[in-house]
Amino acid sequence: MSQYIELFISDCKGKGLSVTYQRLAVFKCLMNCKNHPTAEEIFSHVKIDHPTISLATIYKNLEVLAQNNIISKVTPLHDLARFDIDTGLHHHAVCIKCRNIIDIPNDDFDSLSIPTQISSGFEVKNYKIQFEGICNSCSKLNH
Amino acid sequence: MSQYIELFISDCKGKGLSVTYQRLAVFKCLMNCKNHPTAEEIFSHVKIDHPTISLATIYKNLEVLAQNNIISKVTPLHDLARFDIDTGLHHHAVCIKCRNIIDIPNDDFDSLSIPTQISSGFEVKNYKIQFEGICNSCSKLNH
DNA sequence: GTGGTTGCAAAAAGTTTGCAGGCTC
DNA sequence: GAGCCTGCAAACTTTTTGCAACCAC
Repeated sequence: MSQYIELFISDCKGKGLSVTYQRLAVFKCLMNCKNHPTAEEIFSHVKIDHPTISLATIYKNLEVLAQNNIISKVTPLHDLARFDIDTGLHHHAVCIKCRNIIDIPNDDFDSLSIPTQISSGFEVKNYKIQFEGICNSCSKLNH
Repeated sequence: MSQYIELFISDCKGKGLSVTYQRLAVFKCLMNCKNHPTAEEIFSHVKIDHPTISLATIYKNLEVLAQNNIISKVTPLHDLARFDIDTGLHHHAVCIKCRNIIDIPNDDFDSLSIPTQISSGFEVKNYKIQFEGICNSCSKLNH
């Protein structure tokens, strides 16, 4: 049994999560899938070995594991489509409390020299930095 | 009439898009909303002046305007929740053709010095760079 | 007048919830 | 055995689609 799985099991136990057959299967699938699969993709994979598993179980496990920081969501903050009148290069800061999105102009990050090729042949056309944190209003509310 | 609206109208005409009452209302709303609204939020705003407008029209317009690069989507590439076994600091490169997501380790970008405070008090907890472009396999397929 | 656009309704897609039964520790 | 977890079904949310009537050019 791989060290990752052992770590997963002790992580779960440490956080009071049962190590079920299904939860382990979800984790293993994520461990073997390099492509950051969707819930549906995980479901398809896991069903091969566990034909009776339910999609709802996949969702529940993904949610619980993400909340316990055992896995992460690629798009944690905006599942809802949001639109922007600015089509130029700029970045976004997302408040993890109120979920508002603030524009960040690119000027602040012109020191960032992005290579045109990264990671074995990926040709970069565009990039965006997404900052996460607490906005001004929310940090005032806190105290 | 503001210069932005004039520009919008000539943009539309240049791309063969009709300038309808509804399309203009969607654009104006996006122009006045700083918060990168959702379709539903735009719908609520626009309904005040155009009570008979339909939500489907909002969606159709947002789609058409985004495709013509007149507006942009804040999350253009992954509307579907996707999950990642790696909870540490790293970045993603998304292929705009096959929509696969490749991990980019942070080491490559340690030159990027992110201030802990940006834009009037926003406190940065975390950040991710999202690269968009063409992956190796897709660029091979092209020729 | 032609062709793109609208509004409605229905459908599709993705995700969440409630609950009875089952499993983990 | 207690409490969390599963599977099912139903509900809910967000987005898309088909189509007849309508509007922009």
